[in-house]
Amino acid sequence: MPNRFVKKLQGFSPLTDAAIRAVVKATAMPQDFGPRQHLIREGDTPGPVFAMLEGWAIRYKVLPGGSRQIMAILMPGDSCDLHMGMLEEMDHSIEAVTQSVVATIPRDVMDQIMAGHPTVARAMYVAQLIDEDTSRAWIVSMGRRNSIESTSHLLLELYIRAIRVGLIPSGVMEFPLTQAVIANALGATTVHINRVLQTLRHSGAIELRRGHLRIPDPAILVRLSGLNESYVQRRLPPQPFSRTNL
Amino acid sequence: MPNRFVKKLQGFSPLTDAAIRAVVKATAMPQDFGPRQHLIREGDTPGPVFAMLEGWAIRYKVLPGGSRQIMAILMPGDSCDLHMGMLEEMDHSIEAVTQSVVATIPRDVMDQIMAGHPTVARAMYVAQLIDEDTSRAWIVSMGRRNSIESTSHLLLELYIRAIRVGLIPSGVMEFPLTQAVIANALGATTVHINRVLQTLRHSGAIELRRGHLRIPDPAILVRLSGLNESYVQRRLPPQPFSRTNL
DNA sequence: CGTGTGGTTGATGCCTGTCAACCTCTGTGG
DNA sequence: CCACAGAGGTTGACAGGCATCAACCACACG
Repeated sequence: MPNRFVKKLQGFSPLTDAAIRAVVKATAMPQDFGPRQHLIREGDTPGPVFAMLEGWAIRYKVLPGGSRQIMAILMPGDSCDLHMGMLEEMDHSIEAVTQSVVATIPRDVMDQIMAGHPTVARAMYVAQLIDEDTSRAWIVSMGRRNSIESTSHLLLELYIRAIRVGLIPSGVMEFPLTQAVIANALGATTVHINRVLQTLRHSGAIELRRGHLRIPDPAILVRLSGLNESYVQRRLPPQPFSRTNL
Repeated sequence: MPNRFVKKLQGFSPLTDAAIRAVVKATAMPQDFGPRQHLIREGDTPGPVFAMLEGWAIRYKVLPGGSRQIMAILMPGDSCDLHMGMLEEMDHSIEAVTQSVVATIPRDVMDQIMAGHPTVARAMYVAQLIDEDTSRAWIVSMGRRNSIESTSHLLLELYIRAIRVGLIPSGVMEFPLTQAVIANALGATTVHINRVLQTLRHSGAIELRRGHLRIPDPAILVRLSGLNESYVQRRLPPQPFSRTNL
């Protein structure tokens, strides 16, 4: 019964049965989105909460010069809260990368759920804290890591997130991001990311082709990313990252 | 009675009287921190919520190579929630920039407040959403803006935030950040930021010296930052940004 | 079998980093 | 009251990572 979004919230903080029912009800009529289709775009009125039940999406901004920067990558279970805040219109867009199933929870509905179910409010808050952790990690990557390191770091991040939500049953990960998307996420050019990925391949850190990513030995990628060895383990549940299932 | 932190929360979402009392009580015994003093450092156990009642602080990470990246700049009223999340120890540090007054709210106390006072939970949630907005803006700056643009953007951000919390009575802003701090926030070097600031000065966009920043004509800085003109107005309350009081 | 999207390669140049001095304040102690 | 120390700021020479521009390749699909 509970969908990926509910499961993720439960992972952050226990939910009461009533809370689960409320969230399930609010996400009971999701929409399908095709690749490249916008969930919301710059200029639209913000407000709703999007919950990715299936598929990947990106949150991005196009600068006046035409260049594009991706600010977040959404995977199944992830949500993003487009609260009105101080802005009356969106200053960025969200678009599906793959075929996706997305629940749109209107602002007032979400407000009521969170007001009536403190356990949901708490879980959403924790989700938000973790999202900002990720954003901060990106800031570090873009500020102080070279392209080899930041690319390795991003691939590891996505790999870890995929494992956490149970998306890598076989050791090979579905990886729908094009090199252009990776480049737009890392603040680099497609050409340069292409060369970086080649060196990662040649060093045996990754096997990446046709929308599939395999990381034969995570230790290699960890070393290339410039992270201390313990980083990855600390962010992973004990079992699924053992060398054997990769 | 309410301190800067309470005022900021109230600005995000109305608080009940009982909620205000609870937050005031939890922040009633703040500590003083001197410049360069750590509120918490890498390796420490996370958990508490810090509320900046007075002064500035930075959230930063030191990479294996020794370089430093600042991920957030905290001003009076700001808070940061060092939830345990998935990490058992801090992977970054927070240190005071100026003489500061900081309330430390233990994890369990904050949990109880948020559980017992949904209005606080909501305000903290909104605060967190806005923090991530800021983080995302930094990502865009670091990814797709050159150093002139990103520096202009950062100065504008800080200027706007200062106005919003009433820190610029006279049109001249107290600006305690050294060029090294700005560089560490933008992912650049001190040398290069020095040159950028000089061009900003020569173009009449800023007057910056001895810990004070004046922006004679925000429009110039806005243009240099590459933002569309409306960006600044949309993020500001109507009155205090009129040309006359700058 | 053409068309398009995504991926690859090479040549060239610039933005920014690196290194290494040197300058300018401010506060302090003799 | 002056010398000194230290932090912050400034300048110049040089190098390198990555962007830019411009082709070209390879696979999937209708």
